Amino acid sequence: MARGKVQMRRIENPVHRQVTFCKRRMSLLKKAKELSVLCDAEIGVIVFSPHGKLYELATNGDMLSLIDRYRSNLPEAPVESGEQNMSLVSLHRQHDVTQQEVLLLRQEVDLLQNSLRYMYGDKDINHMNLGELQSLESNLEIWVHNIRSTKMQIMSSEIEMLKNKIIEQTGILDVNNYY
Amino acid sequence: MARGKVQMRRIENPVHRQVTFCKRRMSLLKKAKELSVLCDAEIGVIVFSPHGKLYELATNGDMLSLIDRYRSNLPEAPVESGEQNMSLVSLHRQHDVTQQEVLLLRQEVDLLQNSLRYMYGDKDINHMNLGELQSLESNLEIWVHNIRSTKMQIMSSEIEMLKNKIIEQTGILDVNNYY
DNA sequence: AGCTATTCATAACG
DNA sequence: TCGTTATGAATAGCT
Repeated sequence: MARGKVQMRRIENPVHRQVTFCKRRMSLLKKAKELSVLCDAEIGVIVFSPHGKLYELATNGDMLSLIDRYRSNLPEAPVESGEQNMSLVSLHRQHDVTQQEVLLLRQEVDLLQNSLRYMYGDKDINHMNLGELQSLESNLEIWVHNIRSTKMQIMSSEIEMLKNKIIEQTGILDVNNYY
Repeated sequence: MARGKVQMRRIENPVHRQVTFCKRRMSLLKKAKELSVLCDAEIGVIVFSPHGKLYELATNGDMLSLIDRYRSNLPEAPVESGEQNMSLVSLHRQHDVTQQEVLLLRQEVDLLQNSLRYMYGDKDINHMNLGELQSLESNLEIWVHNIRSTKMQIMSSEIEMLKNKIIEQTGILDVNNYY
């Protein structure tokens, strides 16, 4: 293409072929990444070199789930507003274990994951700029903080309950010196 | 790229995004085809549009066999411990249809549902137990970690860009001693 | 869908 | 492998 158009056929010179493979492979993966970011598409690229070495790119970092989606060619799980429509699956609990059921469960997991992500701006991390990432990080840290508080509450009340149990069973009032 | 560089972020205007998606998608598939011909490589590309429409290219015309080859080239299938090892962020899924898998998926669905409820402000501690909260906390921390990595990447490339700009404008090659 | 002005990719070479 | 450069390709913004 540069310094003379290239014929669209296998490059015979092995050195040239290797160099071109390296350069074009990088560009292909870059282009794929760009397309996914710019247009909000989900993309997977698999490249096997002539010698069998594997190179790959998956938008969400998970080629296997992309392959799953490809195999079943499922439409994108729509992100429901947070209504109580979060249970496609619970009605199927008594059924046998089938491929169908696994598919349904995976759909449900996807739906829920998307819902969670949606709450923080409907974007994949890779689509976000520095400010958005900073904001998301802050929100998540607040969330983690709240979770830790809740854990503390649970543990505190559990300790309280245990103390009361000991008091009931032993009559010892000063539980703290019981040990 | 033409008539002004484009920012590497989601194109907000839906019309522009659709047009760009169409153009770049064609180019990507073309480039993939070229790479496979020129360098004798085996290539598969899967593209899902934001609306879930599938576009694909497989060098040998058979994406499924390429996928098989991909699977067999993977390192050992990651074996999840039977614990609540459920990532909100990027999880590897087991692919065998087993009772075990269904159980894991159901656990994950439960966890995600509870997480959603938690996020919507339902802080009733009774509906999430300690283990679930612990798992949620771990997942959030992984998420935060990923966000920090992405931030670092962005900042690194920004620094690189700025250095290049200085080189352009000053001709000083050793930017690190520029200050 | 077509048309340019630009930016990008890259084949050949060092 | 790595950098440079002359040229061909891709493409963003318009119409």
